[in-house]
Formats: sequence, structure tokens, C-alpha cells
Amino acid sequence: MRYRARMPTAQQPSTGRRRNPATRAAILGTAFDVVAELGYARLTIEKVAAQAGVGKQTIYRWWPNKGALVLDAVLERSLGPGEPGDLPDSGDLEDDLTAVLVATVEEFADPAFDRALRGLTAAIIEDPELSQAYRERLDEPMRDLKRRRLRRAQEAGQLAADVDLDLAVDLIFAPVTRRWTERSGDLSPDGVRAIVRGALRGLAGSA
Amino acid sequence: MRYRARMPTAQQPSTGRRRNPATRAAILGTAFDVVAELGYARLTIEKVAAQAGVGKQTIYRWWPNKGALVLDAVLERSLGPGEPGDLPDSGDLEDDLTAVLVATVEEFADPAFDRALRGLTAAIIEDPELSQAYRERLDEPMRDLKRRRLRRAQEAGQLAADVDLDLAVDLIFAPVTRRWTERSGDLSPDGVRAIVRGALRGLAGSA
DNA sequence: AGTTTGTCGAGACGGAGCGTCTCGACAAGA
DNA sequence: TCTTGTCGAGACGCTCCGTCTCGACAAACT
Repeated sequence: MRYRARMPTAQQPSTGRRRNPATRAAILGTAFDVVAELGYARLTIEKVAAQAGVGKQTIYRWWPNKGALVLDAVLERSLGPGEPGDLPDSGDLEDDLTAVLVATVEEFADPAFDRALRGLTAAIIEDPELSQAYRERLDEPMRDLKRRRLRRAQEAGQLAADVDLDLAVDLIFAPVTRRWTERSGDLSPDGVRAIVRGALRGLAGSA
Repeated sequence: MRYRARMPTAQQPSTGRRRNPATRAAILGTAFDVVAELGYARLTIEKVAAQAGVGKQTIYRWWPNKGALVLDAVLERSLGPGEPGDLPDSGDLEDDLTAVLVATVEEFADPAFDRALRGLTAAIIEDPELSQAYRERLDEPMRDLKRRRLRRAQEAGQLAADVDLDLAVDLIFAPVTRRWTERSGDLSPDGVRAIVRGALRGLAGSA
């Protein structure tokens, strides 16, 4: 992870003036607003700097490029400081997974969040280093929540004992993501429920 | 489709000099090479023009932006002129789907094709108009092949009769795409087969 | 044969953003 | 007090943007 050293999470050296947290917050907040309004392609470091009332160098000092900046901006805005609480567990796996996916789709319905996340995704696809950072800081933690919920289902006998949990996560969640990125396919609550049901029961239908 | 009128498929007016097909081919070929080498973000119209030995205006006359150019470049190179023959049908659905997906993964293994397709995908995510063009000209035709194969499986009783075919396509193919775009997850032949098996038999495992 | 219409390579143009660099002001540790 | 690093501001040379104009040329129509 070559980034880290220059990224905002780098630890302070012993001496010298300390980094201003308010400046960092202003930059990330503005970056989110800009990508939410203009998209990633038309986002400009100069625009963010001007709009945040900040020197360009202050951004370049802490973030190596647009992608890293947008990743931090999205992470800061969407996750916030709190712990990312567990997935719901009502006992009914199909209901719980459907609820999670419906909530995700509802977030996509907010144009600002939609554009911001599209921008981040576009950046990630082309930049292996950024995609690794995304995986470690956003995707893997979320994935862990999903695996945990599925493991409980497995222990309750609602999921086959020999099923690989990573396979299960992909089978359940990837179709929704695909319909979102390509803007085609049914993302209504019914459509989402059908995906969950299909993944759980299978298409062959021997049941 | 507002593009069309300015896109290379537009029909010729009655009089005047005709468009040079060799020029079109040179531009698209060079565009593919450039995106395959540098990626989408660093692809430049000026670079394509210079490298193809062509005036900038000649590109701007026929393509409205980078995205449209790259879409045509990928379409031209990956599909070629021929009809996109049917999916294999050996009678064993799981084997056939696995073979198709393994072939797809093998294409991703070619760095040039990988970068070109990543570039196209990145462009599509941010541009609704381009994503529609992609859907109509590449995704939907492929999807149709998949639906046809699945319908035959349905008639043979290997797929539940009440299963929606678009749901089936997403469930089977989206996980592989996800693992590719995010560069994480098992894309080995075994991993791919597990996806197909999981989608067909279901995770709940009542069989 | 001549005219019209559109294509083509070449490159000039003003403008936007790039990423680097330097400046003076300032704040925190030594 | 002195050193070290942060900060806003903006100048710098550069690349690329998208538009425009030019002269050469080819296809269709008169």
C-alpha cells in the first residue's frame, strides 16, 4: 500500500505545526459536494480547493490524486465516525437480506449519493491501488457483516452447511449492484426480493 | 438516442464526398490500442488523432466524446463483423454456463483487453447516454443469447418453469463481473463453476 | 465540364486544469 | 528562540480541450 504514507491517515511527525482537522473536513466535504454535483470526470482539484477556501498544495500534500480524495470523501460522508452496526437478524433470512438490499437501493435513489458513488466506482475500476484501498476500508468491512449474518443463518440451518460464504455474498449482492451500475433491470422491492429468493432457492427448482 | 445522428453509423447524405472507411477503421483501431495501453483516464483525442495520422476534427465530426469513441472501438475489435453465434448447448446446463464464463475470464486475462474493457466500463458508469448505447449494442444482444440458452434449459426441465430469465442471467453472470471489476474473489475455473452451481441449486440447499 | 457539397489532414486559437514550486504568515515542539 | 511543518495564495510551464479555418480532394448532380 504505497499510498498510505501520503494519505490523510498518516501519523504526525514529532515536531512542527499540527494538521488542522477543520481544513481536512472542509476539503472532504467540498469534494463530496463537487463529485455529487458534477460527477467524477468533471471534478477538479482546483475547483475543490477554491470552493473549500483552501490552497491547492494543501490537497496535493495529503492526497495523491482525485481518486484517493473521492474515496476519503465518500467514506467520511457515508460511514461517518460510528461503528457500522450489524445486519438485521429477525430469524427470517430472506426478509432480512431483502430489507438490506432495499435500503441500499433507496440510497442509490438520492441523486447526490448516486453520482458520488458512481464517481468512486469509475475511479476504482481503472486504478488497482485505489481499488485495494477501497476493498480494505469499505468493501471488506461490509462484506464481513454480511458473512456474519450468513454464518448465523448457516448455524440455524437456513443455509447449506457446505456453502462458501464469499460465494453466497456475491450471489446475493452482485446482481443488485449490476442493475445499478448498468441502469437496467428491476430494482423495485419486488425485484430485489426475487433476487434473494432466487439465490437462496436456486434456479433449477428441485424443491 | 441523441448520439446516433452524429455517430459513425449515421447514413450518408445524397451528395458530397463519401466518408473514408479506412480512416474510420484507423481511428477505431488506434483508439483501442491507446485505451488498452494507457487506460481511459489518460486516453486523449489528440493522442488518438496523432497516432492514427488523422486530424482532430475528423474524430470530433463523428464522435461526440471519448466515451462514444471507446465504445465503438471496443465493439469493433471484440465483436468484429460476424454474427455472435449461439451459446454452447451440450445438454448439460451447468457445464455450458461454466464454459462460457471461463472463456470470459480468459479474455479478462489479456491485459490489453482488460484495460480496454475497464475503460469502457468506467465511461459507462458516469454517462447515462453512453450506458444506453452500450446496453442496446452490446449488452442486450449478449443477454439475448443467454436468455435463449436458458429458455431451452427451461423447456428441458433443467430450470424451474416460473423463473424469470432476466433474473437468472443476473444471478449467474453478475458475480463473475463483480469479482473482475473489484479485483477480488475467486475467478479460477473452479470458482466460476461454484458460482454456476450455487445459482442453479441455491444456497439454502433443500435438495 | 463545371459546380456544389461534404471529407480529410493540418494546425492555430483561447481557455481550463494539471502538478510543481515559492512566498509569507503562523503554530507547535525542542 | 529556533526549527519544523501547515496553511492560503498564486505564478510557472505544460498538456489537452473543443472550435475554427485553411487548402486539397472526391463524389454526385447539372
